[in-house]
Amino acid sequence: MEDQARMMSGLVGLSGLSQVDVGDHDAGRKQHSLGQPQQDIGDILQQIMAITDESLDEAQARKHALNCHRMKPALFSVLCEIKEKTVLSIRGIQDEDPPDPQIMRLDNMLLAEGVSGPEKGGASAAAAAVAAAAAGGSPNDGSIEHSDYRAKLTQIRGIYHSELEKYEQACSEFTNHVMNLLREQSRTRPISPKEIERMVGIIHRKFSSIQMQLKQSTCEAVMILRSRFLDARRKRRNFNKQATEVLNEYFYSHLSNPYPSEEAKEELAKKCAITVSQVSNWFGNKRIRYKKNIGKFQEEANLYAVKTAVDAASVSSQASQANSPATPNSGSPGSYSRPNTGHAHPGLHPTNGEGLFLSPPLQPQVGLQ
DNA sequence: CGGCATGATTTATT
DNA sequence: AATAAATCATGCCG
Repeated sequence: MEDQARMMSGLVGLSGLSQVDVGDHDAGRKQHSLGQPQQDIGDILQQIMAITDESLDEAQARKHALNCHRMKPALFSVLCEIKEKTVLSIRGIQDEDPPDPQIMRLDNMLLAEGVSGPEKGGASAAAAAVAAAAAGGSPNDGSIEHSDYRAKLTQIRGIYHSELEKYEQACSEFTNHVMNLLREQSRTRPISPKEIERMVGIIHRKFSSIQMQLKQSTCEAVMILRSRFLDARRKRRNFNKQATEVLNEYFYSHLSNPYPSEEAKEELAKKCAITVSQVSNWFGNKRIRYKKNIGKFQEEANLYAVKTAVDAASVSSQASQANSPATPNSGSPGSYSRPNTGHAHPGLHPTNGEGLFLSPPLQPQVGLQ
């Protein structure tokens, strides 16, 4: 009977109600053990070590006996009463934020990188890469690296998913286990569904921190991969001569306001076979570098001024007015040579007004800065 | 290899 | 959101 009582007190202790002592004849022993807790722990350890299958069976039998004890319903209701009171104090501890912002962030990123989300890796990606390389007469050297990147991304994605699956399996297994335990124990002590729910919540929080680590390291891996394969700075290729010419032509012919509109950018992008943002980059770089050292660009400016002037001359041979091709360098060359000029927004952004770029190529303003 | 050119990115500004 | 300015990382040439 002493064993039963101890077991009972152990069960109760699990629920955090250890203050409810059960076995009366255990009291003396407890007093004693409180004085020497180490010995008590050693005692328990020894008992645990001594557990065998038989003793477990025996324990089951005793548990059953306990559950069938005639005083059990009474004890149970007492426990319920106590619980009613304590549960209120427990309640305040919980109530946390279900949507973890950190995990949301990582999720979004993984989704954006194509690691999570709809399955489109593997064969279709490889096929797409091959198709891109094969089709279209352009031997895009980037596609090889890109397919390499895709392959590695797929690899990461595979690892990520298998880990995630393992994690989910372990989580649900553990949750099930705990729930079974709680259900089992609920025969002996009162456990409200809410309490089980709370327990599951705690487990999930614990597991989600593991999940976050997984997602975190996956994100890191993807970022490293990105930086190695996709960071355009690492595989920068100069634009071809013709593209540079087109861009320079526009720049120097709009020197007074070298801020192409969105449509103009699109047109330039199309002409140069580059993207609109590359056009924006080019103009950003060009403006700042030109401004920084106008002298260095004199030759170039002169060249393109002449070039556009020649173009303008050949074009304006029918519709010309007083625009004399004899003075191509003095005016703002080709200011009207493009249809885009019509929607160039005057005074759009230049911080010092348009004056910054007003100077014709051959007459640099020295006091610009 | 050193050094400048150049496209892209990052940060600050408006 | 677009741009200026600073910075990065590579390309390219002597």
